[in-house]
Amino acid sequence: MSASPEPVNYHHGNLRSALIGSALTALEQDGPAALSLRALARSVGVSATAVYRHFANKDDLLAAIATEGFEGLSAEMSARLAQEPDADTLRQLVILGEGYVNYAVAHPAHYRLMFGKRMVERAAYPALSKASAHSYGMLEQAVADAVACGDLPAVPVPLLSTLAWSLVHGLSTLSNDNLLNDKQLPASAELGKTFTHMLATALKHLAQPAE
Amino acid sequence: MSASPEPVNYHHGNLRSALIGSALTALEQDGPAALSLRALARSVGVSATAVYRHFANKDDLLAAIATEGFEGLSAEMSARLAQEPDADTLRQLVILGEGYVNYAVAHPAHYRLMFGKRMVERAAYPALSKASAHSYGMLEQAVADAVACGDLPAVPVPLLSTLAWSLVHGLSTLSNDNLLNDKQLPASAELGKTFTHMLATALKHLAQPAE
DNA sequence: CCTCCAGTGTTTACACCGTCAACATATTGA
DNA sequence: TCAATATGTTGACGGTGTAAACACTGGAGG
Repeated sequence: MSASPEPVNYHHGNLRSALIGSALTALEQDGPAALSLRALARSVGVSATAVYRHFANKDDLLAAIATEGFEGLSAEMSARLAQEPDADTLRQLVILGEGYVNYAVAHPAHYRLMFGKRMVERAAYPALSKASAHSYGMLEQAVADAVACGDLPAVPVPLLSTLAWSLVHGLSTLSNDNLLNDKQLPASAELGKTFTHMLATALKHLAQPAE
Repeated sequence: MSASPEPVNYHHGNLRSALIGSALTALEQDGPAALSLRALARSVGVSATAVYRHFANKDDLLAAIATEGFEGLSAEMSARLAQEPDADTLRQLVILGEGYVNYAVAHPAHYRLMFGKRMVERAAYPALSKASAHSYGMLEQAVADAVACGDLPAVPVPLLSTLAWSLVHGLSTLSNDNLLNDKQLPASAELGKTFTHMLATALKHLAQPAE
C-alpha cells in the first residue's frame, strides 16, 4: 500500500502480507491478547517460526498492523477532505472528525490496537510513530488554520486540538466498546453524523473566556 | 472498602485481597496482557493454583479489579460533589468531570483495565456491570438535573451525556497513553483543571440549534 | 550452465503460561 | 470431638513466544 517492495513469489507467495491479513481477521474476532503467532502461522499453512523471518516478534507484527491502521485513518480523512475542496476551516474540522469516527467504528480491531497498551511505547517503532504523528498532524493543522483565519478564537492550538481529539477518540472508543448501545443513540453507521452536530456546536462556541 | 466480609486470618491471611493488591502493582507496570497468574501467586508466596480458590480464572480476577476501579471512580466523584454541596447543576457536571479525569490519570492501570478489551463483555460479571452502570448513572443524573432545571437546553439527555463522557473518557485515555505529553499541555496533576475549562465552556454553549 | 549465497522456511528445544484433577491440610460449626 | 467445608499443594496437559541449528530455493556472477 505504501513503502514495501512486496516480492510477489517466493516460497510461500507473500508471507508477510498474508500474515498481516490473517492476523487482522483474527484480531477482529478475539482481540490482540488472544492472537497467537502459532495459530496465525497455522492459519496460513506455515511453521510457527516462519513468522520470525518477517517480524522481530509479536509486538513487531502488531506494530506493523497498527501502522497500517494509522495510514488507513489518515487516508480516510484525506479522502473526505478531498471530496469537499471548498469547505471552510470549521467545516474541514467537522469532516476530519467524521472521518475519524467513521474509520474507528468501521475498523474496531485496528483502532483498538492503535491505541492499545502494547503500542503505547511507539518510540520503539518509528514507522508507527510517524504514521500516528501524521494522523494527529492533520487535525492540528486544521485547527491551526481555523485559528489563523479567525474561525476559531486565539486559544492555544494544542489545547483546541486536544479537545477535539478527546471528543472523537472518546466517542470512538466508547462506541467500539459497546458502551453506547443500550442508550438511544444512532446506529454506528450514523455515529459520524451525530458527532458532526456535537463537534460543530462545541467548536463554534468553544474557548470563550472561562466566565 | 465496600461489600466484602474479608476474613482476617485463614491459611494465608487474606489471599484474595493480597492477590488483588499484588496484581494491581503488576498491572501498573506491565499492563493486563503481561500479568501472569503464576507470577502473581509467586509474588504472594503461594502455589500457582491457589488463585483458583478465589477467582474462577484470570478474567474473573481482572473483573474484580475493574469493579474495584469503578467503585473508586464513583467514590472519587461523590467525594468531590460532597465537598461542594451548594454547586449548581452545571458546576456539578464540571466537578464530576474533574473527578473523572483525576481518577483516571491517578490510576492508569485501573482505568485501562476498566475499559480494556477483556472487560467489554461486562454482562458476564454482574458486579462489574453494576459498578460501571453506577458511575455512568452519576453523570447521566447530573445531566438530567441540569436539563430539568433549564441550565442545559432540552436536548436528549443520552446525547448530552455521551458528549460529556466522550470528552472525559477521550482526554483520560489520551493522557494515560502518553499521547499528550509532547505538546505543551499541563502536567497530568493539572489535567483536571484544564478539563474544567474545556467542559464548562463546551457545556454552556452546547446544543444550540445546529445552524 | 554451474555455483554459491542470501532469503526463506523447518525442526527441535526451552521456559513459561492458564487451568484441570487429585490430594492434603486447616478452620469452623454442630 | 468430629465431620464438613474452605483453603492450599502437587502434578500434569496442551498451549504459548521465541532462540538455535539446519535445510531448501531461487536468482546473480562466473
